[in-house]
Amino acid sequence: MKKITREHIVASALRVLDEEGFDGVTMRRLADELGIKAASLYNHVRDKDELLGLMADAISAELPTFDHAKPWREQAEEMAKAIRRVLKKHRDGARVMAATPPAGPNRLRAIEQLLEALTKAGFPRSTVPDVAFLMSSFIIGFVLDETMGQPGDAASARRRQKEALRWMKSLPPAEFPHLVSLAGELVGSQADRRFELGIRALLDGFDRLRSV
Amino acid sequence: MKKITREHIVASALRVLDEEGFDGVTMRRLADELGIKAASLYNHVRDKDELLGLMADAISAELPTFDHAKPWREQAEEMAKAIRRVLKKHRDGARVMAATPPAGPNRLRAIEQLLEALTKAGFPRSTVPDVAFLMSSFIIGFVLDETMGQPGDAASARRRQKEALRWMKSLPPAEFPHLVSLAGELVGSQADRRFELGIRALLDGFDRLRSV
DNA sequence: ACCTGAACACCGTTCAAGT
DNA sequence: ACCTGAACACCGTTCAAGT
Repeated sequence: MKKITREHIVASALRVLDEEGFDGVTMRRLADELGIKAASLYNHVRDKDELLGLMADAISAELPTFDHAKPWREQAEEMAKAIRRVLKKHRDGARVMAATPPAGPNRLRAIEQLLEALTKAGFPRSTVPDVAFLMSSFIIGFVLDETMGQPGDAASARRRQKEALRWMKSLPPAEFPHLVSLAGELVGSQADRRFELGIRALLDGFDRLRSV
Repeated sequence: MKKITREHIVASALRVLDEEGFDGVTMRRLADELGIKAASLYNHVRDKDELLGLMADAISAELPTFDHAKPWREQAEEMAKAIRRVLKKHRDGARVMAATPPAGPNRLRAIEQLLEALTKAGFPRSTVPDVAFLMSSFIIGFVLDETMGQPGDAASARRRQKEALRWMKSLPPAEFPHLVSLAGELVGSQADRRFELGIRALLDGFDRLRSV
Protein backbone atom coordinates (compact mmCIF):
# COMPACT_ATOMS: atom_id res chain seq x y z
CA MET A 1 0.00 0.00 0.00
CA LYS A 2 0.93 3.64 -0.28
CA LYS A 3 2.48 5.53 2.55
CA ILE A 4 -0.05 6.91 5.00
CA THR A 5 -0.08 10.69 5.11
CA ARG A 6 -2.51 13.19 6.56
CA GLU A 7 -3.73 14.11 3.08
CA HIS A 8 -4.13 10.47 2.21
CA ILE A 9 -6.23 9.93 5.34
CA VAL A 10 -8.49 12.90 4.62
CA ALA A 11 -9.03 11.80 1.03
CA SER A 12 -10.04 8.34 2.23
CA ALA A 13 -12.32 9.85 4.84
CA LEU A 14 -14.14 11.80 2.14
CA ARG A 15 -14.52 8.60 0.16
CA VAL A 16 -16.01 6.86 3.18
CA LEU A 17 -18.29 9.87 3.72
CA ASP A 18 -19.63 9.62 0.19
CA GLU A 19 -20.19 5.89 0.49
CA GLU A 20 -21.57 5.58 4.00
CA GLY A 21 -22.70 9.03 5.04
CA PHE A 22 -21.78 11.04 8.11
CA ASP A 23 -22.59 8.36 10.68
CA GLY A 24 -20.63 5.82 8.66
CA VAL A 25 -17.38 7.71 9.04
CA THR A 26 -15.86 5.83 11.98
CA MET A 27 -12.22 5.51 12.87
CA ARG A 28 -12.47 1.76 12.37
CA ARG A 29 -14.15 1.99 8.98
CA LEU A 30 -11.64 4.59 7.85
CA ALA A 31 -8.74 2.44 9.00
CA ASP A 32 -10.14 -0.48 6.98
CA GLU A 33 -10.29 1.75 3.92
CA LEU A 34 -6.60 2.56 4.42
CA GLY A 35 -5.57 -1.02 5.16
CA ILE A 36 -4.43 -0.24 8.69
CA LYS A 37 -5.84 -0.57 12.19
CA ALA A 38 -7.90 2.09 13.92
CA ALA A 39 -5.29 2.74 16.60
CA SER A 40 -2.76 3.72 13.93
CA LEU A 41 -4.85 6.70 12.89
CA TYR A 42 -3.91 8.40 16.13
CA ASN A 43 -0.35 8.68 14.90
CA HIS A 44 -1.57 11.13 12.27
CA VAL A 45 -4.60 12.80 13.78
CA ARG A 46 -5.30 13.94 17.34
CA ASP A 47 -8.88 12.69 17.45
CA LYS A 48 -12.04 12.39 15.40
CA ASP A 49 -12.91 16.06 15.82
CA GLU A 50 -9.65 17.07 14.21
CA LEU A 51 -10.34 14.63 11.39
CA LEU A 52 -13.77 16.20 10.81
CA GLY A 53 -12.13 19.62 10.77
CA LEU A 54 -9.69 18.44 8.13
CA MET A 55 -12.54 17.00 6.09
CA ALA A 56 -14.41 20.30 6.29
CA ASP A 57 -11.33 22.12 5.09
CA ALA A 58 -10.81 19.68 2.24
CA ILE A 59 -14.40 20.29 1.14
CA SER A 60 -13.82 24.05 1.41
CA ALA A 61 -10.84 23.69 -0.92
CA GLU A 62 -13.28 22.86 -3.71
CA LEU A 63 -14.91 26.28 -3.52
CA PRO A 64 -14.22 28.48 -6.53
CA THR A 65 -12.49 31.80 -6.04
CA PHE A 66 -14.40 35.05 -6.18
CA ASP A 67 -14.52 37.16 -9.29
CA HIS A 68 -14.08 40.62 -7.83
CA ALA A 69 -14.84 42.32 -11.14
CA LYS A 70 -18.54 41.49 -11.20
CA PRO A 71 -21.14 43.54 -9.32
CA TRP A 72 -21.50 42.45 -5.73
CA ARG A 73 -25.06 41.17 -6.03
CA GLU A 74 -24.21 38.81 -8.84
CA GLN A 75 -21.01 37.83 -7.09
CA ALA A 76 -22.77 36.99 -3.85
CA GLU A 77 -25.49 34.98 -5.55
CA GLU A 78 -22.97 32.98 -7.52
CA MET A 79 -20.90 32.37 -4.42
CA ALA A 80 -23.97 31.14 -2.55
CA LYS A 81 -24.87 28.75 -5.34
CA ALA A 82 -21.31 27.51 -5.52
CA ILE A 83 -21.24 26.84 -1.79
CA ARG A 84 -24.47 24.88 -2.01
CA ARG A 85 -23.11 22.90 -4.95
CA VAL A 86 -19.95 21.97 -3.07
CA LEU A 87 -21.89 21.04 0.06
CA LYS A 88 -24.10 18.75 -1.98
CA LYS A 89 -21.21 17.23 -3.89
CA HIS A 90 -20.23 15.18 -0.86
CA ARG A 91 -22.88 13.21 0.96
CA ASP A 92 -23.78 14.97 4.23
CA GLY A 93 -21.33 17.74 3.36
CA ALA A 94 -23.47 20.29 5.19
CA ARG A 95 -23.39 18.14 8.31
CA VAL A 96 -19.62 18.08 8.22
CA MET A 97 -19.52 21.88 8.04
CA ALA A 98 -22.15 22.29 10.75
CA ALA A 99 -20.27 19.92 13.07
CA THR A 100 -17.02 21.78 12.71
CA PRO A 101 -15.70 25.23 13.67
CA PRO A 102 -14.70 27.56 10.82
CA ALA A 103 -10.97 27.04 11.12
CA GLY A 104 -8.64 25.57 8.54
CA PRO A 105 -6.87 27.55 5.83
CA ASN A 106 -9.21 26.89 2.93
CA ARG A 107 -12.32 27.69 4.86
CA LEU A 108 -10.74 30.82 6.29
CA ARG A 109 -9.71 31.86 2.80
CA ALA A 110 -13.31 31.54 1.63
CA ILE A 111 -14.54 33.66 4.54
CA GLU A 112 -11.84 36.25 3.91
CA GLN A 113 -12.95 36.51 0.29
CA LEU A 114 -16.55 36.99 1.30
CA LEU A 115 -15.61 39.71 3.80
CA GLU A 116 -13.54 41.39 1.12
CA ALA A 117 -16.40 41.32 -1.37
CA LEU A 118 -18.91 42.68 1.14
CA THR A 119 -16.57 45.48 2.15
CA LYS A 120 -16.01 46.43 -1.47
CA ALA A 121 -19.76 46.31 -2.01
CA GLY A 122 -20.14 49.18 0.40
CA PHE A 123 -21.55 47.50 3.48
CA PRO A 124 -20.77 49.43 6.67
CA ARG A 125 -17.89 47.86 8.49
CA SER A 126 -20.00 46.74 11.43
CA THR A 127 -22.52 44.88 9.26
CA VAL A 128 -19.98 42.96 7.17
CA PRO A 129 -19.57 40.13 9.69
CA ASP A 130 -23.33 40.00 10.17
CA VAL A 131 -24.05 39.57 6.50
CA ALA A 132 -21.28 36.99 6.10
CA PHE A 133 -22.48 34.98 9.08
CA LEU A 134 -26.10 35.14 7.92
CA MET A 135 -25.28 34.03 4.40
CA SER A 136 -23.26 31.14 5.72
CA SER A 137 -25.83 29.90 8.21
CA PHE A 138 -28.62 30.33 5.66
CA ILE A 139 -26.85 28.18 3.10
CA ILE A 140 -25.75 25.50 5.53
CA GLY A 141 -29.20 25.44 7.12
CA PHE A 142 -30.87 25.11 3.74
CA VAL A 143 -28.70 22.24 2.53
CA LEU A 144 -28.94 20.54 5.90
CA ASP A 145 -32.71 20.62 5.71
CA GLU A 146 -32.77 19.77 2.03
CA THR A 147 -30.66 16.63 2.44
CA MET A 148 -31.88 15.53 5.86
CA GLY A 149 -32.75 11.91 6.20
CA GLN A 150 -32.15 11.35 2.53
CA PRO A 151 -30.29 8.17 1.66
CA GLY A 152 -27.47 8.40 -0.81
CA ASP A 153 -29.00 6.93 -3.91
CA ALA A 154 -31.63 8.84 -5.86
CA ALA A 155 -33.96 5.86 -6.22
CA SER A 156 -34.67 5.34 -2.53
CA ALA A 157 -34.81 9.10 -2.05
CA ARG A 158 -37.67 9.23 -4.51
CA ARG A 159 -39.39 6.31 -2.82
CA ARG A 160 -39.18 8.12 0.51
CA GLN A 161 -40.65 11.22 -1.03
CA LYS A 162 -43.64 9.30 -2.35
CA GLU A 163 -44.17 7.87 1.10
CA ALA A 164 -44.01 11.29 2.71
CA LEU A 165 -46.51 12.64 0.20
CA ARG A 166 -48.97 9.83 0.85
CA TRP A 167 -48.59 10.30 4.59
CA MET A 168 -49.15 14.05 4.44
CA LYS A 169 -52.24 13.67 2.28
CA SER A 170 -53.68 11.28 4.83
CA LEU A 171 -53.61 13.85 7.63
CA PRO A 172 -56.97 15.04 8.97
CA PRO A 173 -57.90 17.91 6.63
CA ALA A 174 -60.09 19.57 9.26
CA GLU A 175 -57.07 20.12 11.49
CA PHE A 176 -54.41 20.64 8.81
CA PRO A 177 -56.15 22.11 5.74
CA HIS A 178 -53.12 23.90 4.27
CA LEU A 179 -50.74 21.05 5.02
CA VAL A 180 -53.00 18.63 3.16
CA SER A 181 -53.79 20.84 0.19
CA LEU A 182 -50.18 21.95 -0.25
CA ALA A 183 -48.75 18.47 0.31
CA GLY A 184 -47.48 18.21 -3.24
CA GLU A 185 -45.62 21.50 -3.14
CA LEU A 186 -44.28 20.80 0.34
CA VAL A 187 -42.59 17.49 -0.38
CA GLY A 188 -41.86 17.81 -4.12
CA SER A 189 -38.98 20.03 -3.31
CA GLN A 190 -37.87 21.82 -6.50
CA ALA A 191 -34.97 22.70 -4.27
CA ASP A 192 -33.01 24.68 -6.86
CA ARG A 193 -35.83 27.14 -7.45
CA ARG A 194 -36.51 27.37 -3.74
CA PHE A 195 -32.88 28.09 -2.93
CA GLU A 196 -32.71 30.85 -5.53
CA LEU A 197 -35.88 32.39 -4.14
CA GLY A 198 -34.39 32.35 -0.65
CA ILE A 199 -30.94 33.67 -1.40
CA ARG A 200 -32.39 36.42 -3.58
CA ALA A 201 -34.82 37.47 -0.88
CA LEU A 202 -32.01 37.56 1.65
CA LEU A 203 -29.62 39.51 -0.59
CA ASP A 204 -32.37 41.93 -1.61
CA GLY A 205 -33.00 42.53 2.05
CA PHE A 206 -29.31 43.16 2.70
CA ASP A 207 -28.97 45.51 -0.23
CA ARG A 208 -30.48 48.51 1.53
CA LEU A 209 -27.78 48.27 4.22
CA ARG A 210 -25.15 49.36 1.71
CA SER A 211 -23.97 52.93 1.74
CA VAL A 212 -22.25 52.91 -1.65
CA MET B 1 -41.12 5.64 41.55
CA LYS B 2 -43.94 6.84 39.33
CA LYS B 3 -45.38 4.75 36.58
CA ILE B 4 -43.42 4.95 33.35
CA THR B 5 -45.39 6.53 30.53
CA ARG B 6 -44.38 7.86 27.15
CA GLU B 7 -44.85 11.44 28.35
CA HIS B 8 -42.82 10.72 31.44
CA ILE B 9 -39.99 9.34 29.28
CA VAL B 10 -39.98 12.35 26.97
CA ALA B 11 -39.95 14.79 29.90
CA SER B 12 -36.96 12.97 31.37
CA ALA B 13 -35.23 12.95 28.00
CA LEU B 14 -35.57 16.74 27.79
CA ARG B 15 -34.10 17.00 31.27
CA VAL B 16 -31.14 14.86 30.22
CA LEU B 17 -30.79 16.99 27.08
CA ASP B 18 -30.57 20.17 29.12
CA GLU B 19 -28.03 18.65 31.48
CA GLU B 20 -25.81 16.71 29.11
CA GLY B 21 -26.47 18.06 25.64
CA PHE B 22 -27.44 16.19 22.50
CA ASP B 23 -24.66 13.61 22.59
CA GLY B 24 -25.39 12.92 26.25
CA VAL B 25 -28.92 11.71 25.51
CA THR B 26 -28.29 7.97 25.44
CA MET B 27 -30.78 5.21 26.11
CA ARG B 28 -28.69 4.11 29.07
CA ARG B 29 -28.43 7.56 30.61
CA LEU B 30 -32.13 8.14 30.10
CA ALA B 31 -32.97 4.80 31.72
CA ASP B 32 -30.85 5.77 34.73
CA GLU B 33 -32.77 9.02 35.02
CA LEU B 34 -36.00 7.03 35.12
CA GLY B 35 -34.70 4.40 37.52
CA ILE B 36 -35.06 1.54 35.04
CA LYS B 37 -32.78 -0.37 32.68
CA ALA B 38 -32.09 0.64 29.09
CA ALA B 39 -33.80 -2.41 27.63
CA SER B 40 -37.07 -1.42 29.30
CA LEU B 41 -37.29 1.73 27.22
CA TYR B 42 -38.07 -0.38 24.20
CA ASN B 43 -41.40 -1.29 25.75
CA HIS B 44 -42.46 2.33 25.29
CA VAL B 45 -40.53 3.59 22.30
CA ARG B 46 -39.59 1.88 19.04
CA ASP B 47 -36.04 3.17 18.89
CA LYS B 48 -33.93 6.24 19.55
CA ASP B 49 -35.10 7.98 16.39
CA GLU B 50 -38.68 7.83 17.58
CA LEU B 51 -37.59 9.20 20.93
CA LEU B 52 -35.85 12.14 19.23
CA GLY B 53 -39.01 12.76 17.24
CA LEU B 54 -41.05 12.86 20.41
CA MET B 55 -38.55 15.25 21.97
CA ALA B 56 -38.79 17.53 18.93
CA ASP B 57 -42.55 17.51 19.22
CA ALA B 58 -42.44 18.26 22.93
CA ILE B 59 -40.20 21.24 22.20
CA SER B 60 -42.61 22.35 19.47
CA ALA B 61 -45.44 22.27 22.01
CA GLU B 62 -43.82 25.25 23.72
CA LEU B 63 -44.29 27.46 20.66
CA PRO B 64 -46.85 30.22 21.15
CA THR B 65 -49.90 30.36 18.92
CA PHE B 66 -50.14 32.88 16.12
CA ASP B 67 -52.05 36.10 16.51
CA HIS B 68 -53.88 36.28 13.19
CA ALA B 69 -55.10 39.81 13.85
CA LYS B 70 -51.72 41.51 13.47
CA PRO B 71 -50.24 42.43 10.08
CA TRP B 72 -48.37 39.53 8.51
CA ARG B 73 -44.93 41.13 8.66
CA GLU B 74 -45.10 41.71 12.38
CA GLN B 75 -46.64 38.30 12.87
CA ALA B 76 -43.90 36.53 10.94
CA GLU B 77 -41.11 38.37 12.73
CA GLU B 78 -42.59 37.60 16.13
CA MET B 79 -43.05 33.97 15.18
CA ALA B 80 -39.43 33.74 14.06
CA LYS B 81 -38.19 35.22 17.30
CA ALA B 82 -40.42 32.91 19.28
CA ILE B 83 -39.09 29.86 17.44
CA ARG B 84 -35.53 30.94 18.12
CA ARG B 85 -36.34 31.49 21.78
CA VAL B 86 -37.85 28.02 22.14
CA LEU B 87 -34.93 26.39 20.30
CA LYS B 88 -32.50 28.10 22.65
CA LYS B 89 -34.53 27.26 25.75
CA HIS B 90 -33.35 23.66 25.58
CA ARG B 91 -29.69 22.92 25.15
CA ASP B 92 -29.03 21.77 21.57
CA GLY B 93 -32.70 22.28 20.77
CA ALA B 94 -31.86 23.19 17.18
CA ARG B 95 -29.91 19.97 16.79
CA VAL B 96 -32.92 17.98 17.91
CA MET B 97 -35.09 19.69 15.31
CA ALA B 98 -32.48 19.30 12.57
CA ALA B 99 -32.07 15.61 13.33
CA THR B 100 -35.75 14.90 13.10
CA PRO B 101 -38.39 14.97 10.34
CA PRO B 102 -41.23 17.50 10.72
CA ALA B 103 -43.84 15.04 11.92
CA GLY B 104 -45.61 15.02 15.26
CA PRO B 105 -48.83 16.90 16.02
CA ASN B 106 -47.40 19.98 17.72
CA ARG B 107 -44.83 20.59 15.06
CA LEU B 108 -47.37 20.06 12.32
CA ARG B 109 -49.71 22.47 14.05
CA ALA B 110 -46.99 25.13 14.04
CA ILE B 111 -46.35 24.57 10.31
CA GLU B 112 -50.07 24.68 9.58
CA GLN B 113 -50.33 28.02 11.36
CA LEU B 114 -47.44 29.42 9.39
CA LEU B 115 -48.97 28.27 6.11
CA GLU B 116 -52.27 29.82 7.14
CA ALA B 117 -50.62 33.14 7.98
CA LEU B 118 -48.67 33.24 4.72
CA THR B 119 -51.77 32.45 2.70
CA LYS B 120 -53.72 35.18 4.44
CA ALA B 121 -50.82 37.54 3.83
CA GLY B 122 -51.41 37.21 0.13
CA PHE B 123 -48.52 35.03 -0.98
CA PRO B 124 -49.32 33.12 -4.17
CA ARG B 125 -50.27 29.57 -3.38
CA SER B 126 -47.17 28.10 -5.00
CA THR B 127 -44.75 30.22 -2.98
CA VAL B 128 -46.33 29.57 0.42
CA PRO B 129 -44.43 26.30 0.99
CA ASP B 130 -41.23 27.93 -0.25
CA VAL B 131 -41.44 30.81 2.19
CA ALA B 132 -42.36 28.50 5.07
CA PHE B 133 -39.49 26.13 4.31
CA LEU B 134 -37.03 28.99 3.94
CA MET B 135 -38.05 30.64 7.19
CA SER B 136 -37.74 27.35 9.02
CA SER B 137 -34.33 26.41 7.65
CA PHE B 138 -33.05 29.94 8.17
CA ILE B 139 -34.01 29.94 11.84
CA ILE B 140 -32.76 26.43 12.57
CA GLY B 141 -29.55 27.10 10.67
CA PHE B 142 -28.96 30.31 12.56
CA VAL B 143 -29.48 28.81 16.00
CA LEU B 144 -27.45 25.75 15.05
CA ASP B 145 -24.54 27.96 14.07
CA GLU B 146 -25.04 30.29 17.00
CA THR B 147 -24.92 27.53 19.60
CA MET B 148 -22.41 25.22 17.90
CA GLY B 149 -19.68 23.90 20.08
CA GLN B 150 -20.86 26.02 22.97
CA PRO B 151 -20.84 24.28 26.33
CA GLY B 152 -23.90 24.66 28.50
CA ASP B 153 -22.72 27.14 31.09
CA ALA B 154 -22.19 30.77 30.19
CA ALA B 155 -18.83 31.02 31.94
CA SER B 156 -16.97 28.51 29.80
CA ALA B 157 -18.75 29.84 26.73
CA ARG B 158 -17.22 33.24 27.39
CA ARG B 159 -13.81 31.68 27.98
CA ARG B 160 -14.03 29.92 24.64
CA GLN B 161 -14.97 33.16 22.94
CA LYS B 162 -11.91 34.91 24.34
CA GLU B 163 -9.76 32.08 23.08
CA ALA B 164 -11.31 32.28 19.61
CA LEU B 165 -10.74 36.01 19.51
CA ARG B 166 -7.09 35.68 20.47
CA TRP B 167 -6.62 32.95 17.89
CA MET B 168 -8.23 34.95 15.09
CA LYS B 169 -6.18 38.03 15.89
CA SER B 170 -3.04 35.93 15.62
CA LEU B 171 -3.71 34.96 12.01
CA PRO B 172 -1.30 36.29 9.36
CA PRO B 173 -2.76 39.71 8.50
CA ALA B 174 -1.21 39.69 5.05
CA GLU B 175 -3.29 36.68 4.08
CA PHE B 176 -6.42 37.43 6.12
CA PRO B 177 -6.66 41.20 6.50
CA HIS B 178 -10.45 41.39 6.97
CA LEU B 179 -10.60 38.37 9.23
CA VAL B 180 -8.01 39.91 11.53
CA SER B 181 -9.37 43.43 11.58
CA LEU B 182 -12.97 42.29 12.04
CA ALA B 183 -12.09 39.62 14.61
CA GLY B 184 -13.92 41.40 17.40
CA GLU B 185 -17.14 41.73 15.45
CA LEU B 186 -16.88 38.18 14.14
CA VAL B 187 -16.63 36.38 17.47
CA GLY B 188 -18.42 38.82 19.78
CA SER B 189 -21.70 37.63 18.47
CA GLN B 190 -24.43 40.13 19.46
CA ALA B 191 -26.60 37.32 18.23
CA ASP B 192 -29.95 38.98 18.97
CA ARG B 193 -29.19 41.97 16.78
CA ARG B 194 -27.75 39.75 14.08
CA PHE B 195 -30.80 37.51 14.05
CA GLU B 196 -33.13 40.48 13.74
CA LEU B 197 -31.07 41.83 10.88
CA GLY B 198 -31.27 38.50 9.11
CA ILE B 199 -34.93 37.73 9.56
CA ARG B 200 -35.86 41.28 8.55
CA ALA B 201 -33.76 41.08 5.41
CA LEU B 202 -35.34 37.76 4.52
CA LEU B 203 -38.91 38.93 5.18
CA ASP B 204 -38.30 42.19 3.32
CA GLY B 205 -37.13 40.10 0.38
CA PHE B 206 -40.23 37.93 0.53
CA ASP B 207 -42.58 40.87 0.77
CA ARG B 208 -42.49 41.68 -2.92
CA LEU B 209 -43.78 38.17 -3.71
CA ARG B 210 -47.14 39.04 -2.19
CA SER B 211 -50.00 39.92 -4.48
CA VAL B 212 -52.28 41.46 -1.85
C1' DA C 1 -47.83 -6.07 30.31
C1' DC C 2 -43.59 -4.59 31.62
C1' DC C 3 -38.92 -5.14 33.61
C1' DT C 4 -34.35 -7.52 33.68
C1' DG C 5 -29.70 -9.79 32.62
C1' DA C 6 -27.03 -10.99 29.27
C1' DA C 7 -25.49 -10.73 25.01
C1' DC C 8 -24.28 -8.86 20.19
C1' DA C 9 -22.22 -5.84 17.23
C1' DC C 10 -20.61 -1.82 17.35
C1' DC C 11 -18.17 3.00 18.97
C1' DG C 12 -13.61 6.45 20.27
C1' DT C 13 -9.46 6.23 22.52
C1' DT C 14 -5.23 4.63 25.19
C1' DC C 15 -1.10 2.20 25.80
C1' DA C 16 2.41 -1.17 26.23
C1' DA C 17 4.65 -3.92 22.96
C1' DG C 18 6.69 -4.69 18.79
C1' DT C 19 9.57 -3.25 14.34
C1' DA D 1 8.59 6.81 13.72
C1' DC D 2 4.75 4.20 12.98
C1' DC D 3 1.89 -0.02 13.39
C1' DT D 4 -0.48 -3.55 16.31
C1' DG D 5 -3.24 -6.25 19.91
C1' DA D 6 -5.63 -5.78 23.62
C1' DA D 7 -8.15 -3.42 26.55
C1' DC D 8 -11.43 0.26 28.59
C1' DA D 9 -15.54 2.56 28.86
C1' DC D 10 -18.94 3.33 26.30
C1' DC D 11 -23.03 2.90 22.44
C1' DG D 12 -28.15 1.01 20.36
C1' DT D 13 -30.74 -2.95 20.21
C1' DT D 14 -32.52 -7.82 20.83
C1' DC D 15 -34.32 -11.55 23.33
C1' DA D 16 -35.19 -15.20 26.43
C1' DA D 17 -36.39 -15.24 31.09
C1' DG D 18 -38.75 -13.66 34.88
C1' DT D 19 -43.03 -11.39 37.45
